[in-house]
Amino acid sequence: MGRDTPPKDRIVRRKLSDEVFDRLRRMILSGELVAGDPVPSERALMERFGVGRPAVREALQAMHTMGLITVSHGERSRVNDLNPTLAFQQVDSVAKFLLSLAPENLEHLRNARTLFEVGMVRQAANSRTDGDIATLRDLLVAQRDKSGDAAAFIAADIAFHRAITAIAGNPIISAVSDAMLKWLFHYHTALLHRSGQEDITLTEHAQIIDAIAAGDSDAAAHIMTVHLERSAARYLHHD
Amino acid sequence: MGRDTPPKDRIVRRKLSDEVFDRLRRMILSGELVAGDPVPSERALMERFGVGRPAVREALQAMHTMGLITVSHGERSRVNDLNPTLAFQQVDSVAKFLLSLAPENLEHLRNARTLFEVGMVRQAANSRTDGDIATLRDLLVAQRDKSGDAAAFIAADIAFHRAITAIAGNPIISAVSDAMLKWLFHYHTALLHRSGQEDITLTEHAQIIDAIAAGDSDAAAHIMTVHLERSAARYLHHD
DNA sequence: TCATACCAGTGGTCAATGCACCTGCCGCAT
DNA sequence: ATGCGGCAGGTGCATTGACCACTGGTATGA
Repeated sequence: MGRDTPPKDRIVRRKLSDEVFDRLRRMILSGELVAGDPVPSERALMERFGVGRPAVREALQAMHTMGLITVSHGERSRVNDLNPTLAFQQVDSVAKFLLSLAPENLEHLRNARTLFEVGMVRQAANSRTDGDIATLRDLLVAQRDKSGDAAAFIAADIAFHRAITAIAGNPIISAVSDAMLKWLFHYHTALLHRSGQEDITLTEHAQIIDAIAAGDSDAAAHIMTVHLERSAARYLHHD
Repeated sequence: MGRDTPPKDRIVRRKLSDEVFDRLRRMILSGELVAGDPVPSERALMERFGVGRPAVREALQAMHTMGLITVSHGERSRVNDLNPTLAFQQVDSVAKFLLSLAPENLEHLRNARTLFEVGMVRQAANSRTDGDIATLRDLLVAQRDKSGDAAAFIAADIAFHRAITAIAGNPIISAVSDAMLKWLFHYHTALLHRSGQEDITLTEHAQIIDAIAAGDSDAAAHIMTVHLERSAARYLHHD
């Protein structure tokens, strides 16, 4: 085969919208545009950069789908406040997509979440304060009150796990954990916590709190593992 | 301040491109379009859905920035093969953006990675096979050979950590771990592994392998923690 | 037979035009 | 003076039509 040149350094014709996108990105990075600021109008940018409207539009749309700005009809687009949670929200749609397309990843996701959660509970056991423990106990009581209402019970359950994650005070970890939990529940909300399981859940939660309070990370990790593996069985009923 | 009340159930006028996007998504979900398949041309879709070309274009662009399809000038767009790694690549730009904008998140990211890695090494200690151990030892030897070449040494280092992560056989966890490592190194490649540190690194790696081989998850976790915290000091030199 | 030139198809870009939506100003009625 | 309603301007959304740039295959010529 007479391949002439394996073009390694071929010149790539940069799309105009990419260039515009870069400019906008730099405007945010440099502080010219701060969170909450209105982005110049499409027509203004078009004139400023000397490009057509489509180029500007596509750049703005790209920033939008990346979650960097919010665009709403009739008013100027605004720069979003970038935080880890928002960054992971961006993966959200593609993650759901992936799970729908390749359901075997659901089990992997569940394992990943378990790994995360167990790691978190270990850290929580090492760094918890009296205030953290009090918060967890309050949440446990709140969840107990919701025993009758499945939806509220699950919400309280999530709140409990989030509280544990929050003890580490690491927004990135919290964001990852939240995102995973969200994807998991997106597929199985209706199946969790059948009647009769609530008591077990509450008991395990109580044990987890005790272990954290005692600073016993190994015990906390063990109980958490059991807790999550038990509820894992519920997920599998779906198939 | 006249804080406006956000209307809860307001009617949202659905953008045409969103509708088109949904249709395309469904086409992939339903199997009408499989990975590698060419997407119908913009003009064809425009006719098929009875909308203008910009609507189709924006939908395709959105799928592109989400990493669902690849578009290249002059030829038909193609559906990408969706996998966890690709999904996280999508966050990539946003993540770097976030780290540039809020450098305090770098420490959080490092902590998150440590949490992950420690969890992984625990799991590796529990589920490792003889083959896994052999692979790790091979990688250690390979890394030792690269002691002189900083870049190659780091590459071997990464390969070593990836191999540990891979023992769990969970593509999602591997993807997350890879992504985190990538972001970390994006900011600090040049700083790692000054002369004199290589021996320590290699020793620690060897200890980690031993702990994994022995199935001692606690020891493995401990060494890994020490290992990562030690290299953490290197990151801080940056500021 | 092989290489070149061409061509049809496709994405990229622009311009012009009108519509839909939001905001804020202005005037009218209270 | 105050409050409300409507109007107008700015903005993003969408269409149409045209042209350019790039790719891949085909037809043509050496």
